[in-house]
Amino acid sequence: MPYPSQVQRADLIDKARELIESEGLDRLTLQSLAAAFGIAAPSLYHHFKNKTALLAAVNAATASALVEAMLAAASQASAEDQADPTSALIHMLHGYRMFAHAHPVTYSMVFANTMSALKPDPKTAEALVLPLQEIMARVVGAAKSLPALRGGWALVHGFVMLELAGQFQRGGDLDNAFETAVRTYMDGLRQPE
Amino acid sequence: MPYPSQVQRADLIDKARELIESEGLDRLTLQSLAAAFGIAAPSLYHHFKNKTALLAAVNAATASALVEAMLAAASQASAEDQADPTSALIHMLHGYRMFAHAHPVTYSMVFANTMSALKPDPKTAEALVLPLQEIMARVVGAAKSLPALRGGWALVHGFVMLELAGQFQRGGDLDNAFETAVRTYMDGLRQPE
DNA sequence: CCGTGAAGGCTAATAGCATTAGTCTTGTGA
DNA sequence: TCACAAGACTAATGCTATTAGCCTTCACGG
Repeated sequence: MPYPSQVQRADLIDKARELIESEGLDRLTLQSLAAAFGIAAPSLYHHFKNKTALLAAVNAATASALVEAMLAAASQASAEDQADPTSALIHMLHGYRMFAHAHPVTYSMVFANTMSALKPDPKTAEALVLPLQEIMARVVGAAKSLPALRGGWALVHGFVMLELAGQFQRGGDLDNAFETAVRTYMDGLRQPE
Repeated sequence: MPYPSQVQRADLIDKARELIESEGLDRLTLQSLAAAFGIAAPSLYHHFKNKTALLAAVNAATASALVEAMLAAASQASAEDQADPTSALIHMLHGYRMFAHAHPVTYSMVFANTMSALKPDPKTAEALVLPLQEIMARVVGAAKSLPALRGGWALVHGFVMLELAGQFQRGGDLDNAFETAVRTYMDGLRQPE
């Protein structure tokens, strides 16, 4: 039946994301992915250099989807909130957290790599932070925006990771705790000191 | 030569931690661990139910070491700083971050697991947070200490993870950024609102 | 003393996985 | 029309975790 391609690279990535999310990363084998398209595992090597490259592509796709989710969340805020940078930022951060909740496994994958080759390339990484930094600049001014952004991003990412890792075991309203933590940090930013 | 044990469970865990940190998690095979003790891979099954159980033990050991590192950092502060809860807390958080820098791979392992069986048991998890919560209670009062702690922990954990994942690529003084972020959050806590 | 059994080692075997090599088929463009 | 590149397949390799079954040593009750 070949050569007419039975499979598109983008579809492979999408299906891989789906399988990772539903079955777990360790259950994604080249076998299982190929089987989902009715082809044999080695055929995947025509589309990806190796499994690592596939996973890197998955991470890049996840990062893009995360950006979209953030922007969508921001644009759904009331006009009033969009005008106020602090409110706009908080809307984006809520969107960020909701994305992580909706895609916990693939979200973790993007950031969980100590060193390895799975990191999204710098361009994707920058696209991820840019919307946040723009708004942060409107909150604290461009000069302080980089460190302020890093702290805020760290807070949100850390909160989400600890949630996903099941470290917040003592219950309580996590939605509220998140809101409070973010606002606390923003309050600190507003301090002169 | 058997039965006198050639190997102690605790030594296996220590060596595994060492190998994971120096070679990477994916390079730790039961082969390689067993070889380091001059025994065969299947013999490890007398000491651990399976590889997952070994890794869970590694995670528990890492969590304990992290607590020790935090407490050591706190006790090395000046008497003055120990008396001031905010300063004491900041010392502990610096100790936390230094530990993560010194043991990046194993540190990530403890928290990077979305769901899997690698989580340290609840007792270990609680021991990890207890010292932080005690001090946090002295900063903001017992009532608010849980959410305040969660935010602070999230900030520190997130910062460290983003550092380790190489997401803070635009350089700058990260030590300083960390200090600033933590202080900003603490400032926010001090606000009445 | 002896013998028995558990602890802890070993080798051999299995099944799953990523990856490579080599073959075959089908459109496309010269 | 016909070569050739793309893309599929099967077969084979090597590394893994894990299981099964065997063998040796010592602690301990009789």
